[in-house]
Amino acid sequence: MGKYHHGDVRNVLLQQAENILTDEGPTGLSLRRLARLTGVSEAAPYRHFDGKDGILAAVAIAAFERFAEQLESAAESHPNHEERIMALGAAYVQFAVENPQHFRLIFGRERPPLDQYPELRDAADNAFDVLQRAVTSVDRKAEMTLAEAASAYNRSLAAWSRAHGIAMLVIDGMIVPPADQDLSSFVLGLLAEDLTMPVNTDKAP
Amino acid sequence: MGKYHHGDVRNVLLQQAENILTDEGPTGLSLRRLARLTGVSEAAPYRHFDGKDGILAAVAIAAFERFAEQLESAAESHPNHEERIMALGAAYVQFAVENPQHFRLIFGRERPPLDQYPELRDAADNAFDVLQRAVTSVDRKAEMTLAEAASAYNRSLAAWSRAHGIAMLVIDGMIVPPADQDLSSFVLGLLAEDLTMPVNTDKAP
DNA sequence: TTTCTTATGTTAACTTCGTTAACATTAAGG
DNA sequence: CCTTAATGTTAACGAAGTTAACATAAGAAA
Repeated sequence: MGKYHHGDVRNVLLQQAENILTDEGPTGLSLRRLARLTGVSEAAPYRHFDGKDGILAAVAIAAFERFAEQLESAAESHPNHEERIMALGAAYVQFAVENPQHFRLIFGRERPPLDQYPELRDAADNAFDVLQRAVTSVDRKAEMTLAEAASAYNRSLAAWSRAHGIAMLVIDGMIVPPADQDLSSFVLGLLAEDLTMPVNTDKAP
Repeated sequence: MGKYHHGDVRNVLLQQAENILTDEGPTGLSLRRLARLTGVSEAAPYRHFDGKDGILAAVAIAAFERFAEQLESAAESHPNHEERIMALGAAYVQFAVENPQHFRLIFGRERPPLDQYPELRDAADNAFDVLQRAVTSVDRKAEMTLAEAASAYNRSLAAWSRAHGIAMLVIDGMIVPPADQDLSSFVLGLLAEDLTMPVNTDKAP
C-alpha cells in the first residue's frame, strides 16, 4: 500500500496552515494538528519546513505580499499626494480588519525573527517601501534638501504610526468603529485630525 | 520535615512571574518553570491562581496600574491642553519602550480575556479613562454640544492611535528612533505632524 | 535494466508544558 | 483535642515541538 501520500504536501500544508491561522491565530496553529488535518504523518511537515517557525515564516511572507499589493493599489488610485496618504491609511486599516490574524502575525511577537528568514525580511522591507514611497514621493521636480528629506521621512513615520495604531486598537477591540458609518470614512476622519490645533469649543450663535 | 514552604507563596510567585515576563515575555513564562524557580512544587501555583491565565491577569493588572500612573502624572504636569496631549503621547511611548513586554501583555493576544477577569477589565478601563479625560478636558467653561463632544472624542482617538502606533512600531523594531535625539523629542515631533498639510518642497532662495 | 542516491514519509521516542486528581500537612477554631 | 479548610506535594494524563531511526519512492548513473 502506498505510503507516498501527495506529490504536493508542501502546498497543501501551507494552505491548511492559512486556514487554521485565519480561524484561530498563530497560537492555535499546532504542527501536529496541522499534519493530522492535512492527512499526513506528524513529522512530515519537518521535511518541507524548518519547524514551526518555518511554516509561520512562509505564511507571513504570503501575508506581507498581499498586504503590499493592497497598499500599492490604494496608492496608485490617488495621484494627489494628500489623498494618497489618506487612501493608504484607510487601506492599511482595512487589511488589518479583514485579516486580523495575518496582521497580527506579521507585526506581532510570534513572527519568526526577520534575520533568520531572509525572504521574510525582504517581504517586510518591500511592504514598508511601498508605504514610504507613497508618502515621500511628492512632486519631485527638484531634488530635496537634506532637511526636506528628513521632514518627508518624519511625515511618513507619522502617517504610518497613526494608521498602525488605529489598526491595532480596532482589531484588539479597544476602538469600536461606529456602526452607522463605513470603516473607511471613519478611518479617514481620524487620520485627518490635527493634534496641534486646539479643539474648537465656541458655541455658534 | 516542614513541607510548608513560604507563608507568602502568592507574592513570591507574582514577583518571579514579573521577572520572567520582563526577560522573556509571556511565551517564556511557563507555570512549571515559574514554580521551579520559586522553589515550590509544580502544582503549587494552582492553589493561588486560576491557572496560567490567572497569573497573566494578575501581572497585567499590575502593569495597567503602573501604566495609568505614569500617564496620569504626565497629564498633571501640563495644564495647557495641547501640551498635555503631547506629554501624554510621549509618556505612552516611553512606557512601551521601557516595559515592552508589559506593554505587549496588556495589548496583545496573550492577555487573558477581559470578561473573565473583572479586575483586569477595571484596570484597563481606568487606564483608558485617564487618556480620554486628559484629551477631552479642554476648558470646560460651557457644556459641549453633541457635535463638539463627538469631535473631542475623535481627537482623543486620533491622539491615542498615533501614540499607540509609534509605541508598537518602535518596540517591534520597525521604527528605530534616532540615536542623536532623546526619545521624547522624537515622539513629540511625530505627534505634531499634520497629515492634512502637504510637504513643503520649495527651495528657499 | 539495474543500482545507487536523494527526497520524502512514517513510527517511535524524548522533553516540556498545562492541568487535574489523590494524598499529606499545616493553621485555625469549635 | 479534633475537625476542617487552606495550602503543599507527588503522580498522572494528554498535547505539543522536535529529533532519530527506519522505510519507500523517484531519478540519475552504471
